[in-house]
Amino acid sequence: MSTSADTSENGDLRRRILDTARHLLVKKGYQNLSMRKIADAIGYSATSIYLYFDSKDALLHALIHEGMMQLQDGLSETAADRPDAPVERLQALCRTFIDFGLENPEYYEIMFQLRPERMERYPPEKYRQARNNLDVFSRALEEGEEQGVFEVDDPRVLTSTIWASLHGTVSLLLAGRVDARIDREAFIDVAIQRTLQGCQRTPSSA
Amino acid sequence: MSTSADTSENGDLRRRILDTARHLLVKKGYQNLSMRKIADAIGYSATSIYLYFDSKDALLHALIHEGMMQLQDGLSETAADRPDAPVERLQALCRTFIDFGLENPEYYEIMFQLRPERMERYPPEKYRQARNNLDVFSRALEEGEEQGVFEVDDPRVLTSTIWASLHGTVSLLLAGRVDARIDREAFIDVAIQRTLQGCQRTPSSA
Amino acid sequence: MSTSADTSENGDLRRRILDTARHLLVKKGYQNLSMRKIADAIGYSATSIYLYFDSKDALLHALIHEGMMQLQDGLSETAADRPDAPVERLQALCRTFIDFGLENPEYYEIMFQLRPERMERYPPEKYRQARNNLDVFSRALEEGEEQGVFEVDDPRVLTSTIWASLHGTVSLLLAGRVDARIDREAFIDVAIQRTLQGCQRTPSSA
Amino acid sequence: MSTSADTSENGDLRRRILDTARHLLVKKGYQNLSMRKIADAIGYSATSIYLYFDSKDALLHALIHEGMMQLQDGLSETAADRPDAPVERLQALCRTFIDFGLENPEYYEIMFQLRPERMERYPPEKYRQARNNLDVFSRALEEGEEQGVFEVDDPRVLTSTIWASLHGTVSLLLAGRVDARIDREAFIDVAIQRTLQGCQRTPSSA
DNA sequence: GATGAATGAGCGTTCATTCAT
DNA sequence: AATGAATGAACGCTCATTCAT
Repeated sequence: MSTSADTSENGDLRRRILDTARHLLVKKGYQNLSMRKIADAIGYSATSIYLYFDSKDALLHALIHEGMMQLQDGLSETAADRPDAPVERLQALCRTFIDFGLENPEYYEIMFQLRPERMERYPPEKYRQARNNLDVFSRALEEGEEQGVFEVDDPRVLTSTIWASLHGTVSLLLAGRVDARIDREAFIDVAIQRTLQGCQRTPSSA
Repeated sequence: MSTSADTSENGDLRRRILDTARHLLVKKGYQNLSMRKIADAIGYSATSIYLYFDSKDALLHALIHEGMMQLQDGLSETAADRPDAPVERLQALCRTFIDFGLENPEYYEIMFQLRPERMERYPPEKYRQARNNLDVFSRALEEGEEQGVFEVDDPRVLTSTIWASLHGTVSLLLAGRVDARIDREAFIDVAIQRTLQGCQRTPSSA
Repeated sequence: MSTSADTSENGDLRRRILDTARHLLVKKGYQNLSMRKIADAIGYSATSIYLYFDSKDALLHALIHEGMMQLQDGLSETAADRPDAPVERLQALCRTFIDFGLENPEYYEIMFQLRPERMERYPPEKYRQARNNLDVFSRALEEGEEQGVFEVDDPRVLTSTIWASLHGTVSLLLAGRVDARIDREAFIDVAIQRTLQGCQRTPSSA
Repeated sequence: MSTSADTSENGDLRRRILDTARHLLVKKGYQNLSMRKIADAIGYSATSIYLYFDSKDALLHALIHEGMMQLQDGLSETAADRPDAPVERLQALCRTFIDFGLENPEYYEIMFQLRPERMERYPPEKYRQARNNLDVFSRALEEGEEQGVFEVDDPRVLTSTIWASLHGTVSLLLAGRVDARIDREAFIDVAIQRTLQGCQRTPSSA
């Protein structure tokens, strides 16, 4: 009796839970994200969520995982499109990262803004995997150094400071803390430009 | 009945509430800051807090205000100590900002990491005042430009991107997201150095 | 404006909570004793209970303590009334113990029938105090031995077995497990008589 | 499709449910016995249990019944081994009863410690059957009386008081209420000895 | 014969807040 | 100026049970 349209209905609720959790998270904040509220929003009982997730933590972990995957996909694609131009590639990666944050504030918050004490025990192995998101930046830097355009002292440290700048940019924008008189695009452009500038081989070091 | 010793008693409890709230906030975290706990810690009833603050939100706003003031004091002092050296001053300001964040993590959170739509009604006028913290950075940049050491296109934008870098640095460190193998001090030093580097007049632009 | 009748109103609710908890406990059992049910029964909110007791455990502990005190009082009085007649005294103590159990099934259950795993952390010091209830039995036995009417090998063990018999008698009666055709009073009498018989100096040991 | 090996499959799952429930009961306690946990442990869905038992109560009743049978078997065997020695037999029966309780504590609880008004609807007919466990004690007493070693006034009452002593002994031990300084075995031995002593024909009554 | 999906009721507990005094 | 008493709402989570398939 079932039509082909029914096929995906099995995991459907799981999807809706994840999506709703994401939306509530960004709209109301971590503190106001409760199992009941998620359930109410999708018109199910709170109990039903436990059919798909062992606990609230497990649900959030799944959310983080999804976000990490999505970001990784975006960065990989960005990198793959510019195989031989590390500078351009690095710039594009910065843009992709910032865009991801601005377009997916829900994901961004649980991925990067929750303090570990708040949400416990996200498996360290997954955090490590998450950190792999940075590797694509590191590779661009190293290739750029080989080509003589970047000056990379300690790639790990440098990559992390780049990440910090991008993260700060996204965070301030998401928090609505940037002076309203500043043009958003200009702000992002300058931020990226300054980020790259900090990596480039300085004339004196040539 | 009141003697001169009583003079300060009027606002005394208010002071103690704020101090205790701050301590609890920093020591136990935002999640564990409750009216009851504050009251218990000072040996008053929870009800008493409402004599001095309309609500928990109001108390938090006062706390944010205090934090802003404290940060402003720190930054002002840092600036005052280096009246004629804008580069050195900017560097010191960055250091002061980062140190403030690292030493007052929960303070930092309510000041910079709470999203306005969640922490409602923090008076916009206070937000504006908060942004004044940035002015001291702007002044250093402008003086540096006058001295020919900085290249400042749009001071407002530039200041904001500096702030973004510092904020990203503090945030990642507080969130424990920086690779454990990276030396914390080295990370901060590189972050600051790169932040400054992005402001300096490049030879080509001379 | 308040009359003298109001004086005791302060601890009144606490009393009502304890009483209600006791009644619900015996009527519905430990598993069905919830803070909400207690609150509902007295027409207060569940939260109010926490004004008088730190936790469910604390409430139960208070109940146990009360029961222990009450039993101790009864036993002490029973003993004091028969200073020079250890046999008669022991018999009366048995009767008092059984009567206490039958008349206060609520107390009896939490005092003697809850397994420690179920209700955690009743302070060992209090359990020890509870065990003092047995001392009054031991003293009767020892005095009886001095008078040559009891034969007491190890007073501690003997006291405990007496206790076991009494406890078994009370438990079966409370659980309604004794054959309905058996006369309740006769049963108790035989139980006590047999309990005493087991302590008496046997002719062969004379 | 079914082979001869399938023959026992009909009641097979019912058996496994009962066995698993028993194991969980003994290992994890009555409080932790849930339909879900039983189902998980046997790898079936919780729903499946309802194919074999109307409710959790019904399952418990079946469990009680099994326990009764098991105890009855033990007692019968104990009795059968000592056909001509009522005293020794009675002693062995006491031992068997106590051992059963200590070795199957949670079994013991549902069999003897649940109050009927809480565990509703356990068929009275089964309770009666349960009481048959006592008959084997009664028979020993009666045979002992015929042989002149026991003095039995009312066998029903006497048997019940014996039972009370045994039940008290088991209950206190299971509840962990016996003074830790008392040797467990010694305690049991004395308890049994005193139990027997209360039945023996006293010289004065000869 | 067996299940997956779903739920309402309930648990102990914490919270910010109100109100009469 | 300060409090004790009280509460409704909410939290994450577990439970026995139902029902359509």
